[in-house]
Amino acid sequence: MAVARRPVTRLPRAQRVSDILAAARAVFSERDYEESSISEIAARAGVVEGTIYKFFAGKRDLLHKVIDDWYAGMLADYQVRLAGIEGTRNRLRFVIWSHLKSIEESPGLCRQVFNEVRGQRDYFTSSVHDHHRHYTHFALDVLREGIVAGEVRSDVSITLVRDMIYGAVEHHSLAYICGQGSLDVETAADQITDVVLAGVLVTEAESSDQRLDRIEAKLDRALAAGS
Amino acid sequence: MAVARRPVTRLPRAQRVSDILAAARAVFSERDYEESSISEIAARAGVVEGTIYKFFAGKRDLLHKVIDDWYAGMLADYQVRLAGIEGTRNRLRFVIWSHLKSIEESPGLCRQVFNEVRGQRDYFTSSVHDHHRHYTHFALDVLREGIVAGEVRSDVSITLVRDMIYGAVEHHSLAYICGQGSLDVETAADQITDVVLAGVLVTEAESSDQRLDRIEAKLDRALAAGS
DNA sequence: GTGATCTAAGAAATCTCATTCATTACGAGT
DNA sequence: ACTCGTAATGAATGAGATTTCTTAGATCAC
Repeated sequence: MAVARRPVTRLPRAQRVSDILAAARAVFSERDYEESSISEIAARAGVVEGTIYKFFAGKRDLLHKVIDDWYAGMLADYQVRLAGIEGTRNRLRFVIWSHLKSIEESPGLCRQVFNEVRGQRDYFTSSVHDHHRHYTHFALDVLREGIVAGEVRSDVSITLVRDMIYGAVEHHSLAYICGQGSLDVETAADQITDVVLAGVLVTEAESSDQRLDRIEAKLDRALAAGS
Repeated sequence: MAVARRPVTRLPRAQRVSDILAAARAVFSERDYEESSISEIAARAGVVEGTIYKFFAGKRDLLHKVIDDWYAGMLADYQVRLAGIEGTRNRLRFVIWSHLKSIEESPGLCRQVFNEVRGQRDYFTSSVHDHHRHYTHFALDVLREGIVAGEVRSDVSITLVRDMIYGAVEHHSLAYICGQGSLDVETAADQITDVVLAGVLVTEAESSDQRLDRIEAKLDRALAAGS
């Protein structure tokens, strides 16, 4: 007896891949990695399990591709927006705010990154890590600019300050990511910016003469720019 | 034909439990959670798989008990040592140093905590979370004492500073935890203490300095508007 | 338009564990 | 020594990822 077979429909490769990615993103967003099953992803994408293995090496690879896809979308306008913001404080706050905002918007995917991608032994050779480096590079740039402008102490390790920024944001968001409690992005951004900036700004110990020198230099630049 | 059956030896419950915990700690320390198999833990503990389920509800529960066990050992002397240290800077540095040190000593278990325990939906109701609260409470105490002593600004959120401290330490240690690169505990402790403390110390702003601040801020605005 | 061919999609087999369960036998209490 | 509770065993179960084999839509040459 013939078994009823689902009608086969062929789609262009790019279409199938993006259907599967969309379904996978949805499932990975709402379930833990272990609880996310290939069969559910396949069902939502309208394909059969085996089909997924045509395009992805396995469950883990599928998650990585979903995250890559997500980062690619975020990075696109991040750089553009940052370029429109001036002043060390404003730029630093934007970096912090952006990270908080992306956590608020996609807590599920963030959870996957924190739990299943980062911390894996192969993380540092993965494409997700490349994207993340790209992403956190903006924070380093802002700090370097601050040093050049004489606002930020040059004796602090900027990579350490970067770790502090992202670490603070992520620790602070942990409960929200776990589905417990809420996340006040604006307040958190203000507070984190405040403490980080206070920690890295040039200190009052600087002599008044030094400060006057620096301020005079700024004034010169302003005059030069104005003419 | 009779199959050779392993000789059954009965041990006191506490002994069996601690044998299994020791074996599980070893396996969980050197492998990822997924790669850690109950059969390997059983083999190392000198029991058969089924026996583990006599004492533990499952693989996840076993990991939680291993972590609980680990925290209990750490917390024991932490409080005692901290009591012997004076001064906000020294006490803060000790809190930071301790966390770095425990990561250096047990990167494998830390990885399990970061990847498999924290970030799980039930984390905030788990016993590991209780232990962690206990553990991070010392940082809050140190900060509160600093406020009382008039050294630390009272307008910063101390829970946020706590997040910043632990976040910075953990972000900074990520590569080491993944088995890539090394971890210089002393240097990292110095740098993190330095930036955090600078961020939270009260500023002894004199009136002339305040004036300079105000003038400089005006200039910044002028520069930003002019360019 | 037709047939050969390629390969996506489907379906089912396989394989790897965690977890469960029926059975065995140690050892404490009598 | 005998009994009984239960620790310990080892095999069965089952869920789910991965692999493999089969089927059939699409494409191209003619």
